[in-house]
This record gives sequence, C-alpha cells and structure tokens, in this order.
Amino acid sequence: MVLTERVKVKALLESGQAGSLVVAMGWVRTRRGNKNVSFIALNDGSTINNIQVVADNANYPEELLKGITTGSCIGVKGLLVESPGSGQRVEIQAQELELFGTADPETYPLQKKGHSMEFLREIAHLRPRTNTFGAVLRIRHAMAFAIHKYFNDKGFTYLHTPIITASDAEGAGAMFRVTTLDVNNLPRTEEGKINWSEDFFGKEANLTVSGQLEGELGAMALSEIYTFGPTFRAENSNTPRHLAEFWMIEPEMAFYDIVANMDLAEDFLKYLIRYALENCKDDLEFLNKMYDNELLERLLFVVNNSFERLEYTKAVEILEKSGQKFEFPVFWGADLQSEHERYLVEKHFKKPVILTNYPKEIKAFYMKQNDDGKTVRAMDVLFPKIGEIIGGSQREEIYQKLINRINELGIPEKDVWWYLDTRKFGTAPHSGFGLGFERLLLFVTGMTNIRDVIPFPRTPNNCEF
RNA sequence: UCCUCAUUAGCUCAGUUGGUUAGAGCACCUGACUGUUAAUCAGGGGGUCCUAGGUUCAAGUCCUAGAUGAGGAGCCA
Repeated sequence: MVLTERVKVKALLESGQAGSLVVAMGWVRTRRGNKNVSFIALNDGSTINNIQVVADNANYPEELLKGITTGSCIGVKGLLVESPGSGQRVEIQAQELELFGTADPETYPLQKKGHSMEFLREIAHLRPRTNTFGAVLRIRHAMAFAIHKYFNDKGFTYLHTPIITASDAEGAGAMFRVTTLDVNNLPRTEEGKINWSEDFFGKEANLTVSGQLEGELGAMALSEIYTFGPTFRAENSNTPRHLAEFWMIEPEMAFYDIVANMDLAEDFLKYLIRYALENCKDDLEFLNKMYDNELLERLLFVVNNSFERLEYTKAVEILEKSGQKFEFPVFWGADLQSEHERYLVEKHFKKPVILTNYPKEIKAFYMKQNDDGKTVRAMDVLFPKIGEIIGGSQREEIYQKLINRINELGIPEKDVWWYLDTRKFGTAPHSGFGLGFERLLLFVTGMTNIRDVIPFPRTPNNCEF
C-alpha cells in the first residue's frame, strides 16, 4: 500500500463520491462481525467520526484478521461505496488490508467503553486516541488558530516575549528557577550566600509568569501586539482551574483606554466562541451529547448577549444587599472570593460580567490610578463555571505616579528600569489583558477539569509524559 | 497548603451489625451467528481488597500513620 495514496477519513466521509478506489489509514476503534464478514470502525483523528471498513474474512489470512483489534493501526485499500447499513452514509469495501501495528487486547488500556477522566489522565500518552480527547485537541487547535487569525486580521503584531526572565517584579506568583549550577555543589560568596554571578546568566533567572511587561515594550513601538505562549507558575495550586504550565494570550495596545480594552476583550471572546461553533460542530455536538447537554446553548448565549459591565463598588453593594450568606464577608476593599464572583455571574446577572475599578490595594502596581486616589482601572472578565477568564487593566503611563507606586510597594527600581523607561520616553496611554487559554477551553469544551484540555498537564507532583 | 471524601478484577462499581471459598456489569479469551452499529447469545480465565502498623477468636469492613486520586478553599489565568 502506498502511503501517499492515503485520503483522510474526514475527506472520505464528506466526499460522498461512492464508487472510487480509496486508501485510508488509521487506528481501529472496534471490530465486529461474524465468521464471514468483519466491520472495522477506523479513525485517523481528522474527525470525531469513524469510517466503516467492511472486509470479507475469506480474503485475508486469519493471522491478519486476529491482529485487527481495538487500538491497532491499519491501512485499507478499497471501494468507497454507499453503506447498506444504517449509521453511516458511506463505507469502504476492503480489497487490501495492511496491519501496521498490533495492540495486544490483553494489555492495551483503552477499551471501546467510556473511561473516567481520572483514569485517562494516568494514560495521557494514549488518551488522544479517545473520542473525547480527539475532540478537545481539535478544538484546542482551532482556538489557537482563531486567536492568531483574530489578531492578525486586526493588525496586531505577534510578539515573542521571553520564556526565561531575570525580572522578579511581575508579581504574578511563585516562579520556577532556571539554573545550570550544580545543585549538589553550589558556589558560595564570602558571606556564605549562593553566588548567582557564577550561574549561566550571571544572575538569578526564572521561567516567566507573564509576558506583559515585555509586551508593553512592544506596544510602545508597534501600537498593538499580542503574545501567545507558555507561562509557568510554581504555586502549589491543586484545583480544577490551575496548571503549573499553561498558555496565555496577552494583547497590549497603545492608545486604548479601559473601555476600549473591555470592548476588545468582549469582542475577542465572542469571536473565538463563534469560531468554535462554526468550525468545530461535530466535536462540540459530541461533547454536548456526552458531557454537558447545555454546552451549545451556553456558547450561543454568550455570543448573542452583551457582557454586564460593573464597577467593583457597585458589585460590593449588590453582594451586600443580596441577603446571601457568604463564607467570607463582603465589604469595600475586600478582594472578591470565588463565591462572590459566582453569585454575580451565575445568580444575579446570569451572564458574563466585567468588573472594573478595583481598590488599588488588591491589584498590581502597573494599573492606571483613578482620580479618586482609591481605585485603579483594572478589569476582570468573569465567566460562568470558570470564574476569572481574563484579567487586565489600563496601565499607568505617568512616570511619577508609577514610580511612586513602585516605591510604596518596595519594588527595586533597578529591576524594572527598562519598564520605567517606556514612561520616560514617549509614554502613551495603553491597556492590555491576559486570557488563560486553558480556561477558555474549559468554557468552550464544557470539560470541568483544566487537566483535560491540555495534552500533557503539569501540576504539583505530576510531570509524567 | 487547609478541609472533606475516596482507594476492592484490565475499567466502572457493589460488598449488610466484623463471621465460611470476596461479587456484578463491561473488557479479555473460547465457541455460535451471512451486514454489524458501545452487535447479540453461551461458556471460561482473572484479586497484594492502596501500603505499614494496631484492635480482635476472626478485618475488605474498626483504629492510627502514610501514599495516591477527586471535590471545595486559598493563590491566579
């Protein structure tokens, strides 16, 4: 069988050109049949749907047929014909069968029955072969592509911010250290401290927790940029919404105020969800059927309704008047807890909410200070079930205000001198936000654990595969 | 990291107030069936009851510690 003759299953199912001789290759999902005939459900990952291969057993050696079990890999050459059976429009009447790789049914872990997500996480090297992960990974790809398309079409420049950074001022959480020093024999200074000047970069280095600060440098030249890359947080977070290694999209725009920032965030999210609805129909329908009957409805609702925009102060008032009993008290100045956010999104407004103008004490140093002296122009986009999907702000562009805040917080100027330079030379009003890619995927796929929307999740105590 | 719950066959789970030889469905193997759709039907094999201690005449079941997993919380995207 000639490999280059292969046609993808998706194309075969869509072609409807019955009568032509075709070659298909893929992994066997099930084989049924009797003494005379075998029905093989074949999948190559190009679509969630399988193509049915029909083989007359008499035409093939018993050894070959015996090897065609769930999980094995085969090639088939045959006639694409209209299927007499119900359940599929076309099927392949096999003329040649080639067994590329067997999968011993006694030891192959995947069965044709459904498996728990927990079990599949333990065999993450094989789970892409399941319907669920095939669907999730195709949707993940579609969303990554749509993100680039959206920004490209809008004239944004894709900026590659560094993954290794020596700046510890991002303040977004604990970092993973990057070093080439021998950890069993660390060089010491005369005071007995570790001598980082002997390390690879001549100073302490870590994996990035955010590309934002460098993103701002790009925006101060290219006007509109975005980053899309891996991000690392060494927090000991054990939840269905956190990963130690995740992907983040961070647009940063000169000449955008907080309102333009919100407009972009809302338009962006709606574009992505609409893109999924239009381009991942089969996969979404599968997920809707198998996991979450309200998934499609929820996606359509978000696309068709405007997000609620609300100031932090108003949110606190609503929560105080709600009569709800919360575990954590609500008062002006308190950081909103999950239960508060969930009440606003899922009970009060029943739609996505954008909260703005938070107290400056609970937000990062770089956020634009309001004239009231108390709040900053932060914005959090809150989604049902997911919580915070986007965090962003207008940035403080006035040098003196920014440096005052840095000093208040005790951030060493020498670490961020290059960041401060943007405010010194040709500063501009600007804004940006960060979208957690896997959190977006949680929402779009209806999966409930973030470890199930990334191929190989990294979490505390888990770095397998 | 804290709180709660769980861990029994390859997978998903049942297992009564502690009491004989630990069960089911699916998967797997064998056989039957001329077109099946998570095929069906009959039969068969398969167990470190998470680990280590302890209580007891007797522990899958009770107690202690640990490991692993899940949910909630915190941190955040």
